[in-house]
Amino acid sequence: MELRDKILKAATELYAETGFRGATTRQIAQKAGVNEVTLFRHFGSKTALLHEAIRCACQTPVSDSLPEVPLDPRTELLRWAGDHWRDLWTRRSVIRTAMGEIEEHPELLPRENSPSACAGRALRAYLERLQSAGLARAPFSTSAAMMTLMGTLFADAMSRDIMAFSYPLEPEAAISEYVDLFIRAIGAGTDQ
Amino acid sequence: MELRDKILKAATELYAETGFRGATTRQIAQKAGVNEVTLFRHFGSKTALLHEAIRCACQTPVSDSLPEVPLDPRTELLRWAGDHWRDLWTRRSVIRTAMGEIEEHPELLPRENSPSACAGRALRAYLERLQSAGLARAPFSTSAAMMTLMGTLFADAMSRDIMAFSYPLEPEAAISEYVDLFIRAIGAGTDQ
DNA sequence: CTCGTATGCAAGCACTCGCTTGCATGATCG
DNA sequence: CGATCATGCAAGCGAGTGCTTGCATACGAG
Repeated sequence: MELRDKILKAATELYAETGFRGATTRQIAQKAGVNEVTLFRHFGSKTALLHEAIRCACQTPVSDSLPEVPLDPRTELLRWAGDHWRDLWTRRSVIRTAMGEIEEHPELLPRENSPSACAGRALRAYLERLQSAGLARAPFSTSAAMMTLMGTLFADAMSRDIMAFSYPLEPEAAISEYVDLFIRAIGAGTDQ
Repeated sequence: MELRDKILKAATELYAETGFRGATTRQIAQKAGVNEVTLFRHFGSKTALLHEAIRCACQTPVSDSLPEVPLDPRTELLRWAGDHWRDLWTRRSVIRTAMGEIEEHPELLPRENSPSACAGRALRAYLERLQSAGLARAPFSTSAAMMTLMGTLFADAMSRDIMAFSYPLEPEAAISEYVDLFIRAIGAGTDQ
């Protein structure tokens, strides 16, 4: 069904812009180039439509760019960080809206299989591999280290456009710096 | 005026829970124990009332816990990180709501004198002092390093309650780990 | 006491919201 | 062809929204 997808796309975009209350059925219909009645015939209610739309928007192919056998931590982490940041950045609008309304709509709470949770587990497993291989020599909790890198990328992607004055570095340069700092933090540098 | 403050408090709480659209004048009035008409007589319109409420909610006494002359980076940073995290944590609800609605209400954009921006500048200046004093020996951009620590604390405070399964460590322990990692990242450890 | 001011109360207005109903139209398929 | 189905269109309903008006009441200052 092409029409169904057009509706879901319009609903997701409008939700990202204006939130649950702000996304009215009339606007969704107009944005999708569809009559308002069609929404209800397809999805039953506005709530059901938006839940379906957000559910689809959260299904993303998880890029699995961390190697099973670590060789060059800096290169591997830099690539992964770039992928993860770009994913957060392109979806920043929906993420921010959903986070802002979570207390009102706890049914949208990110589950253990959400993209972020999966990425976190992948990174943490990679860090454990680094430790086992002796490539990360500092004493650190893999859980805390994971939150450090992911939190940095998350905050950057969420705030960069709304607090531009705080971000003198371009995304690519900033991510590279983040990774350098992280590499030193976990003792994976070449000079230690 | 005690009544005016009661209204502002109720408005802020309701805004944090339900957003701009969700915070209706009738509910604000009821929560404040005040007649609805009184809101309009005091503030003119719902928009003006909420702007005033959010403006007040963003005025916080900036805890200035970073010393002018750094002595013990770990202790000083740990104390500052704890203060900053607690501030974010107690206000996480309003912050999340405001971030989710920023595209719709750009007039609420955090300015250069927002608490976070001020905290960021303070931290960055402290990092420069560390460098000058030779207490942070790694080569790093103070701007990126600042974003790293602040981003980590920000992400933790914003996500801890809604993705609890990702946070095995208690706040205090987690912050301590963050600071340890940060200390190594900037080369301020005692073992380097 | 008297008067101005602040607040409460009840009613209502114009509008938007989610959603429904009834009917016309066009495409698809046996 | 005829029948079924998906969609569009117009109208509307009940509920909620921001906001206004008119009037009653209390209270403090002169």
